Amino acid sequence: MTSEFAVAVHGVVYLNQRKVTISSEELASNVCTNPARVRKVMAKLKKAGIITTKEGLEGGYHFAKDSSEVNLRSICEALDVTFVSSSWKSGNVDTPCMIASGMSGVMDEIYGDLNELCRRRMEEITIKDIQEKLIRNRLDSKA
Amino acid sequence: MTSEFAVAVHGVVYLNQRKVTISSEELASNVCTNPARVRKVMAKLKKAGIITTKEGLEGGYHFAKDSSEVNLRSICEALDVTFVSSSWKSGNVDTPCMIASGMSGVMDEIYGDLNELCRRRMEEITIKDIQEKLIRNRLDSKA
DNA sequence: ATAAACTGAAACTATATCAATTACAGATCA
DNA sequence: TGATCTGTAATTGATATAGTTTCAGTTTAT
Repeated sequence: MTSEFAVAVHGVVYLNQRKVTISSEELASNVCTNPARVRKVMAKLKKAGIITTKEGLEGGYHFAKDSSEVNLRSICEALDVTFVSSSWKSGNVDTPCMIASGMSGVMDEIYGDLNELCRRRMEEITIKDIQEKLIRNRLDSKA
Repeated sequence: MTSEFAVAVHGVVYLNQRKVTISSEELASNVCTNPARVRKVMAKLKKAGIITTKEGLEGGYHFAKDSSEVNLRSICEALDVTFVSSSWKSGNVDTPCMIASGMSGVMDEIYGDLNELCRRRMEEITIKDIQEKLIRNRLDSKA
């Protein structure tokens, strides 16, 4: 899958910690990617109302919501994330053979079902959960 | 994700319908890929005991189990399928920043969790279910 | 006013992943 | 004993994804 989801979650967690307006350059530096990609991803989060943006001097990105009320499903829907998919299709729809002509459709149904399953799981994880997990992991690594 | 899973499921469904020994060439023709790839995938299913193979003249692949007792989880485990993953990692583990150094680990945990979720779902689908779904889809498309 | 610092968006390039191809050793059986 | 398979590996080619560059539009400080 594409890693836009990771960029978005990382970005929001960072914004939530800093609480001020952050430029795409600073975000890109923390995420370890380039500003253009950060802007592309964050623009989608803005359209979904998850963050706010400000153009011009001193502009950037800002997260003003309660971190316990924003879950990862809202983020993956804002980005239209596909967790499970396969561009390659087995068989050939234009043959009389039921299996050769139908298998790709059946597999697509399965992938679609798995995607919805993943999205429902993402609904159970909030930005706050991530933040707490980061803290826990850091403590564990010190032990 | 890789499409080996689709090749494997398609192959087993086809073997289950034909009931006789089928060569990699015939399987490849139905799946619409090349014999070498079919052999690579089917060899793993053989190691897992899902199908049997026969080398030499008149050799090939054979599925002798009850289709209602082989589920897709056993196939994805035989192939070590990873449904959800991302090779790209955000941040950098070698920085003091808790977020930049910890986010990739947290995302990997999430992906791992989603993978296990998908595998459990695959446990609920058998080869027989796929066969029945193919029949149902064909009827629907005629209506 | 206007110059500086930012986002938004698109085009283009580089790279990594995955499937196709080719080749050949080893097994099996007529 | 030679024809026909599988098993496996190396190489090539196609495609998907991240990086780079560029520029128009917005906002604000001075």
